[in-house]
Amino acid sequence: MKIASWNVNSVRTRLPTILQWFEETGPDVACLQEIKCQDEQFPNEAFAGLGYTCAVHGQKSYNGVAILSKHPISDVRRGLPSSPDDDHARYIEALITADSGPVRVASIYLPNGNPIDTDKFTYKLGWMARLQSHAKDLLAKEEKLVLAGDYNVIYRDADCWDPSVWTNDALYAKEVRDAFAALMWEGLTDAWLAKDGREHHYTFWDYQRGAWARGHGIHIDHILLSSQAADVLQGVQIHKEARAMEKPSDHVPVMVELDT
DNA sequence: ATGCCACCTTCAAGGTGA
Repeated sequence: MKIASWNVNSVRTRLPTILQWFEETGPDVACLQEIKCQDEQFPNEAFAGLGYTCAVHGQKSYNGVAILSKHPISDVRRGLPSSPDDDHARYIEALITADSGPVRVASIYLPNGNPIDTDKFTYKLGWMARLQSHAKDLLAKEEKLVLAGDYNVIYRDADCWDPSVWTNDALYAKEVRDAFAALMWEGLTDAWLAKDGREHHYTFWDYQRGAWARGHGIHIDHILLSSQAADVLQGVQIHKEARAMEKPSDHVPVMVELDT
C-alpha cells in the first residue's frame, strides 16, 4: 500500500497538478494539507474519477486537511481531542480498510509558529503537546498507524541548507525540536530516517529568493509510523520532481510503501 | 530591518506562510 503526504498549497489552484501526479504515481492513500477551502468546495468528483473517496476537514481561506483513499474509509476524526477553542483545521484521521487489513492514517498540518515570542509560537507548542497526547492514545491500540504531514519542524541541522539562517525561527527552535523528539519517543519511527536517512534531501523550497534554483530547501514533511507499520515499511521516496511541475506547490510529496 | 513569491478574499490591498 502506497501512502503519500503532500502540502498542496490550495487544492483548487493545484488540482490539475495533483491529478497528474496521482495518475503517474498511483498512491492508494494521500494525506493532503493546506487545501485552503471549505468542505463543500473540495473537488470530490475529480478525485472520484481516479477512484478516490475523500474525507475532508476544510476551512475558509487557510489551513485545511484531507485524506483520499482507494480503499474504504471509516472512523473519521476531525481535529485533535481536547481542543474546543482551536478553530484551525489542521488534523484529520481515518481508518483505511485494505484487503490485507486496517491501517489508521492521519493528515497533519502542524502550525508554523512564527514569529517566536508571540502567541503563534505558544499555539504551536500547545498543538504539539496535544498531538503527542493523542499519538500516545493511538499507539496504545497497537495498530498499523501512519501520522503523515507538514510538521513545520527542521529536525536535523542537515535538513536545511544553512542552520544559521534558522536560529531564530519557529521551525528550528530548540523547544520545537525537543517537542518533535518527545513525540517520536512515544514510539514512532520516521520513515525517512528508517529507510533512507540521506542529509539535505528537502521537501520544501520557498517561492522566494530563488530557493528552488539555488537548492535552498528544508525537510519538514515527515511520515511517522507505529512499530506495527514500521515492521512492514518497504521504502520511502521524496518526489522532488513535483517541484518542477507547472504551477507547483512549494512542498513536494513524500510517499511510503507498506507491505500490506 | 524589509521585501522577495504565491496563496487567500473578493477588486484592493492586507493577512498568511516558512
